[in-house]
Amino acid sequence: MTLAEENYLKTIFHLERKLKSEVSTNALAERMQTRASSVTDMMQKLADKKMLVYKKYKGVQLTEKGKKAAAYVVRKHRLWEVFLVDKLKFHWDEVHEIAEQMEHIKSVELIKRLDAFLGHPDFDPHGDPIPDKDGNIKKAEKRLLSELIKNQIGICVGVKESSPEYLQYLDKKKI
Amino acid sequence: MTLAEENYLKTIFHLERKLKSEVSTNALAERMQTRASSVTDMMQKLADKKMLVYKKYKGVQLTEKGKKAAAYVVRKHRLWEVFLVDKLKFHWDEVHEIAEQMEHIKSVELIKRLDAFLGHPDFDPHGDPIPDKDGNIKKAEKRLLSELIKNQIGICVGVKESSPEYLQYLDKKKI
DNA sequence: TTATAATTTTAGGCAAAGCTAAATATTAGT
DNA sequence: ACTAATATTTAGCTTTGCCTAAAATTATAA
Repeated sequence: MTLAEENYLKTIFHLERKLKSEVSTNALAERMQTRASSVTDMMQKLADKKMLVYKKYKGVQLTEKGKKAAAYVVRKHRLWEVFLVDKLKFHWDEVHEIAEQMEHIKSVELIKRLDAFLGHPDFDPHGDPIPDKDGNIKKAEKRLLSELIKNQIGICVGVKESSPEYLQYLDKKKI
Repeated sequence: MTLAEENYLKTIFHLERKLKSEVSTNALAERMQTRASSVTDMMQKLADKKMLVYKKYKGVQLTEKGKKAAAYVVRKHRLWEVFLVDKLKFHWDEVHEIAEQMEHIKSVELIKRLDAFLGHPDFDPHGDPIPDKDGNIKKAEKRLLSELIKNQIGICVGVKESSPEYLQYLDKKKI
């Protein structure tokens, strides 16, 4: 798996869950900051590798194999984010870009040990779940802050959107 | 700086110190497991970038700029090795390959924090010195074990050669 | 329903980094 | 000093992943 392939899989994985449907060429192109024609090329390549099902003009869908590979990339990304925040004391709005690079390091043993070193965390610093080695994601009981009624008590476990700007805004609000 | 460029610079850096002279195309090709013609291509590219001085048929020499860039790659590599051994409890013969990938992660802040997290180490797990941010290398007072005379006392701080096989042999000997 | 708009694919190219084969320099042996 | 051997470079090709422009398909709207 090349770096580019991993990035495509990861992005398709996220879009599938968000859209709850096949992922269109344009949607992918926009997310990946690239051209639709480049996306088409890569879709054909990933389809050859049985990572996804590609139907001309109809978008793509990950196969089980593709889903597993994608979830593993997400797992690595989120574990590194935990490392950066918990151990290196980075701020939660600074870690995405670095984890984006670290997620591509190839070593199964490394991730096993990192996971243990971090105490087998279930969620990353933004509250997003960390898939297990098999790609299963446990989702937490979460409710939007806006849905709580006055005086209701809760614990803030994460954010729905995690752009650096928004995270910094939350910090200023001391949330 | 691309990944390939960083790898060339690092290898030239090591060879220059070992050979104490310019580095020849073939020497580089052998070390990098590639063809002489590929090396020539890259030398011309790195010469354009003022990373080294390239004279046709005469080998190359790093410029100050190139030396600094190379030393920084070595610094990153060795810091990650310390991390892998000290924190993740890897064995010293398992870390090279992984550090080989981690050394290319781009974030100055990451390395600053990693260095602090590790307690500003001066040497990697094999006893090789870690260059500082400016590329300076402090070398330790070291003597070969074979040079010691009977009953002379010393502390083992590193190895001259660090292939996995040799390291495993040392382990078996409990050194 | 048909024309127009939007989306997607194809065709043809480009840069990076490698390769092989052929050409050119350098070094060494007699 | 001159030929043979070795080292290095050049030329031209390949693959990956991207691009633009043009062609093809699907969607929309009058």
